[in-house]
Amino acid sequence: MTEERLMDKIIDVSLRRGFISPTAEIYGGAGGFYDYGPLGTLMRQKIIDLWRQSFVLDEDKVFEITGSLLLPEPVFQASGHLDSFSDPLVQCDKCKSMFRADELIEQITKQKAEGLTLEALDKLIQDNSINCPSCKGELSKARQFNLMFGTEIGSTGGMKGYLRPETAQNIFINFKRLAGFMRNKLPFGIAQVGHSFRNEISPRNFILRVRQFEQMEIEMFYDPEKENEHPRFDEVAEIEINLVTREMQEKGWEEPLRVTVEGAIVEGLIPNQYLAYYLAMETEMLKAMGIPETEFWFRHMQDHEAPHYSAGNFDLEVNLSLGHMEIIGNALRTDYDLQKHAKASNTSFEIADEGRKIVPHVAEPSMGVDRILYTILEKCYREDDRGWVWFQFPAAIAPLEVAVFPLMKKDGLAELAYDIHDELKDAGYLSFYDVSGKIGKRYARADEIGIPFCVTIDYETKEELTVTIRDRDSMQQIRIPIEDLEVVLGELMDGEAEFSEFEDYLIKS
RNA sequence: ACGCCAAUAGUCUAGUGGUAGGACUUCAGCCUUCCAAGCUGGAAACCCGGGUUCGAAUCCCGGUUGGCGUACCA
Repeated sequence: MTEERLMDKIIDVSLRRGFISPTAEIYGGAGGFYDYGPLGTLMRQKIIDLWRQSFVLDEDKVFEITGSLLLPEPVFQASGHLDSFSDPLVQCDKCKSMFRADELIEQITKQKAEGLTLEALDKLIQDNSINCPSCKGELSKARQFNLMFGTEIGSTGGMKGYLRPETAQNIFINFKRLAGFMRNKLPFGIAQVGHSFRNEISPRNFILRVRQFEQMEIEMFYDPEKENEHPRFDEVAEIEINLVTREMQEKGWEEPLRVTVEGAIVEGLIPNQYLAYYLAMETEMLKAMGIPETEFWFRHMQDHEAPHYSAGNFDLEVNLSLGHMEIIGNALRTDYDLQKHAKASNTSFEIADEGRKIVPHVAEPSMGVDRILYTILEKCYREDDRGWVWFQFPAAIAPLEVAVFPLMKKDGLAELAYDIHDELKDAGYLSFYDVSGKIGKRYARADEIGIPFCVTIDYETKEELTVTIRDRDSMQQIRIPIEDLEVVLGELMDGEAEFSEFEDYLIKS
């Protein structure tokens, strides 16, 4: 790699080839917001499809819902977001450092200050003559920093609302109806894909730290007394994952621990099967998306790092060019949210089972679509000696799957190629037709956006009804009858067949 | 949020107080029987606002966006 940062190269391709661009660019942009272009959108869709297939559709008792992005204030009062998302800050007039007002007071006066009003905090700062801890300068008045986007609902503005800072709350507040739909029988899971919003103080690093992001999330509700009776755990028990335990972090670690999820439970490294199940599933999913297993691990977060609702978090961290990045959070939310909402709304969230009344516990795998997409871009980015840039996307997440080219424009080849392209589209392939420029240039253009296969129509196509398929990764070509094209492409894409298995059809150059 | 630095076609860049040149890309055409490199022609830019000036893309101020550092990151 050259001096230029990998992220800059990814941004360059993203802008040029229609993956991602800043929102409201012609008006100077808006920090922390990005729009997805044609290829970015196709790719997002495929990422979501892949997740949906294995985490929702393949499961027996997981269903997906679509919740409102804007929710009324009481939801976040109950969930704790209003408090934990809204920190009182003071700033030093001299050195401009920012401090949490309540923590500063607690440190210096040793008295509890959490949850006090701004006025009370100001008074305590004044009464105790608290100055800036780093330069002794005067401190400003405390200001409320709320990471949620708030608004007024209705023309008279009688009701406060917030854009959701996580998708999960829609599921908890619908719990009673959802449980009814699931016939009040545990376990069951509710999935959701959609946007969440956080008014980050300082958005940074392209699409990695943004104010609007998309989550793919499941709340898996289970009986805490049966936390190791996951109905499908056997299917994943032997899958190996990379794990970084709390103990390893204290001692300092270099290589993650390699364990089967079953072994991790036996040794008490992961709290239960419901959480462990998802760690295994996520490992498999990321591998299918072209992210090598050596590049990510699950880190058991220390107690003080975990979110306010979590009794234990296993973050999936990936090794990116700019350092480690959390792209998936796996939280053990216990019954925290249901209890909070039950109390605040005066609703019962108990489920009767075998004579017991249970408030279910929750295991939550929560994934950032944008961060996963960026990780794929980095991990699939290739650059060869000649400076060519291309993406080695697995077919499963490639924004376009096949490109169809006539070798030449003339002699009817263009028309013939277009017909084949049209048929591939009818057959459900994401096919792209390109006629302009020399054939080599078209291959290069297709490679750059990671199209795995190119079909070329030449004179033999006319005479013998055959076409060539070019493999992006090896640049090799096979020649097969047109009538086999759809089937062969399908096998290559599903991974049922490797390109090298078609040795008999290889074109020797 | 604060500090420092930056902002020129789609992308990467050159450049000057007198409104811009290149490369790649892209488009039309020619050429071309398989891996970006031939020929002709075309399109396309000085982040926004204010100030200084006869004149500002250039100098100054403010904003926006981005990078780095610090802080923040449920």
